[in-house]
Amino acid sequence: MNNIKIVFMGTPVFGKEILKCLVENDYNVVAVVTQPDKKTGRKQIITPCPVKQYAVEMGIEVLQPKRIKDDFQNILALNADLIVTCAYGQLIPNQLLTAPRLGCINVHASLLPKLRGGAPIQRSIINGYNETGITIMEMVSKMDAGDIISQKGIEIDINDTYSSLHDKLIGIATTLLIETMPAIIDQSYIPIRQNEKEVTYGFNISFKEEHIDLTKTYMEVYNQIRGLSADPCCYGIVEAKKVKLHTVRITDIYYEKENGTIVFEGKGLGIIIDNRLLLIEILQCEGRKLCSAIAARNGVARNWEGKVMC
RNA sequence: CGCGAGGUAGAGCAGUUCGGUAGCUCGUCGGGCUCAUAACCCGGAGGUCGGAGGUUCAAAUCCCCCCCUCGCAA
Repeated sequence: MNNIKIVFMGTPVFGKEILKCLVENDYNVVAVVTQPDKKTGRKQIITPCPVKQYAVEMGIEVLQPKRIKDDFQNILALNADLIVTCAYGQLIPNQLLTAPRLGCINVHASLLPKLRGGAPIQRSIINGYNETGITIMEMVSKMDAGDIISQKGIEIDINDTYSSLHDKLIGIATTLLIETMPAIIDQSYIPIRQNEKEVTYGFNISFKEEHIDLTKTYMEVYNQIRGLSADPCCYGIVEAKKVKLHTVRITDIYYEKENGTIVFEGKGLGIIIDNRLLLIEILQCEGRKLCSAIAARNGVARNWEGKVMC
């Protein structure tokens, strides 16, 4: 095992995969810093995040400061040589950033300086990009603004969803991290400054953005839906009930109908945007399970023809 | 005890208000029509109505307890 002491900071599945990658490649992760356990689910069951679950499984020490801004002394005390972060969820104070001998690096899921912020994967699809990627960078006190250490791009397929792209990017990120780690350890990489003129942001998705926006163009709506699938999912309202659009497909079929009109197409369902048919494949109605459009047609959606989603 | 919806055939649902033969669409199987079909026609199979208890001559339906699923909120 490598002797440098690494502290990993992260929270969701993406972070967990990065942590796992370090551990499985024999890096010495001495502790993990993650968000406090939160009440989640219907019964408010307190659930540890994926990073913590994995760390516990591996027997790695876990620290969960509520506000790292005020509560970082015990992290400092670990005397790490390197801090690796990925989707941690809190801004890290300067005292921590400057402490490790080899610095603090971050794994970010975009081609910086594009899409700084908390939801770069979703935003890359919602914005209609045809490529994105992974950036490994030095951390500074400003969010995602540090110098670039390494970067690797990937094409976004027209059928990619948030989920599929997320999984692909994990593969890219772990590969890139392992390639880059040696240069970080012997400090042999050449940092590249981000071009401030090209900075864009990919902030977290707000609740409002999960509602289908029928004022947008056909492709923009399609990008909104796939950029939010499979979680949290884009939704529309039909008969005063929330309907999540889980999987949809673009077509070249045209109808002259009001935006949001639901049509029966084949054995399934479609929705008209800009007079063009967007085929619905998988959806979920409020209080019900995920089901195919064909199944919904037989039951809950049997009277939906001509109804307008809003 | 955060709020709400739901559990009925392989799938999606109706029926529950007001108790009285278990229904619909799809799928499946068999047959027919057709050059052909994912289309159409005819026929069949497939359910201890989430579980336990109670009321009743009679419970999917009413009463009580439990289990599970999902939406919201965090």
